Amino acid sequence: MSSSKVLRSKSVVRESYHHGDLQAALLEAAVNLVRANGPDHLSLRAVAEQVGVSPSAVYHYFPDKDSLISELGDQLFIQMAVMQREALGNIPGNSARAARLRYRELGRTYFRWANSEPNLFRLMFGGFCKIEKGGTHESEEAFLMLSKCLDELLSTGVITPTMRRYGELISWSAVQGASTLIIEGILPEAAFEELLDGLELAMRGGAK
Amino acid sequence: MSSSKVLRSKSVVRESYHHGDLQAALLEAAVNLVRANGPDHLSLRAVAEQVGVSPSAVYHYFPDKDSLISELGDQLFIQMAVMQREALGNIPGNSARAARLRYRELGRTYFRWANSEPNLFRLMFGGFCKIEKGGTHESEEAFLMLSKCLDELLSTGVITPTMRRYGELISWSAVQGASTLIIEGILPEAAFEELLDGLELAMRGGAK
DNA sequence: CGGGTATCTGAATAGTGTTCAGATTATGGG
DNA sequence: CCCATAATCTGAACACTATTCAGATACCCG
Repeated sequence: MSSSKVLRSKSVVRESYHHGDLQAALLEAAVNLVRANGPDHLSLRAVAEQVGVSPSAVYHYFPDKDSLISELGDQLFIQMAVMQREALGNIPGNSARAARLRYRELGRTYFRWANSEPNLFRLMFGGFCKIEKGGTHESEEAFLMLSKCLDELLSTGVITPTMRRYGELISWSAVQGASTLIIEGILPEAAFEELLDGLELAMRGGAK
Repeated sequence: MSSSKVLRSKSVVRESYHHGDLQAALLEAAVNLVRANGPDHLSLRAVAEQVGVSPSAVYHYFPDKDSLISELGDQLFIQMAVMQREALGNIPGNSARAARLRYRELGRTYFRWANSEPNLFRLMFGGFCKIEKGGTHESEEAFLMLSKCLDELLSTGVITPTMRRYGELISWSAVQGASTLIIEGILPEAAFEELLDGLELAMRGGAK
């Protein structure tokens, strides 16, 4: 559908065009408004106005408002994967200790994202972006990073082979769920580090 | 604030009143519309119309649309706790086996609710109902049922004392997260039973 | 340079949340 | 029993929303 999908900081290409790269500009305006007002309460007209364009111009790039939001969600998944990759890059080494640090940091990055931008997190997981059930999703990359991290935990003897089987499922679900429960105010913020402790113990499979 | 908070099937009291118990009627109409169209896309006017009342009548019971949605969310949490209690009632006994069945059924009921009514689930956990962070929440009752179930698992020797400490946090987070990831189409539906398997293994703390 | 086309605008339609003055109805006190 | 009072609901209005479409605009290529 669209050629350039990654959010750019400003509109760079073709300064004196009709508007420049409008698709990106619209998405950037939209992400700011969602960040401030929540995924519901997003107004197409406000998006258009902030870009300095007529409301109807939006319909040249998105069939309707929901599609804009959905596309925005896809970009947020990509952005999240980038953050995960950066977080992993800060923790080098092949030791068991390094693998454990990476595991925790993956979860922490996930939660930090949710907690610092709850409205964007809600956009991603609140049914706003329609995800086709068969195809491959943008979240695939984050999933693969987690898988690799779990492989390291297994090969360094931190986790048991049995628990390795359930590693992605339990880790991702728990981190996702805790993030939701915390940003919605049901669990306190301190619960997340506690969850990571428990999760590590559980995955090690030796807690008496 | 409101005296009668529980959803009743139809308007029962005072048939020939102004309208009968309108607050309840509005909430019931709203829950049906949210179920069908999602928490975003809920129209106040549609709610009023389905009840057969003027749009402005709503403002005698709720200060604005968001408050109606928030109140609806509270009721859904209560309704969910009722389902959990019913599920537990179907599994009597003090054996370790019974406790394990109850544990699984608590999770299953949670997920079944999410999966059968994704839009209501999104309403509950999508930032629509404002939850005051200090006070006690409607989810407290479900939390206590889980705690009691974990106590039973501990006393019957199914789980370790160490993992008991993290029981509520890990279980609730994992079930919540898996429910979200599945209904949003990121994980397949079959993943939930697998999660329960892994969760039980992890909580037992003996998986090599 | 001029025709064609992608891009954007203006106006219009139908629907939204919200407010408020007033009409309607039930209820409690004489 | 009836009337004043208060609770309840309506109608119309306002500002705002998504969406459509005929037309104006500005770019690009031959």
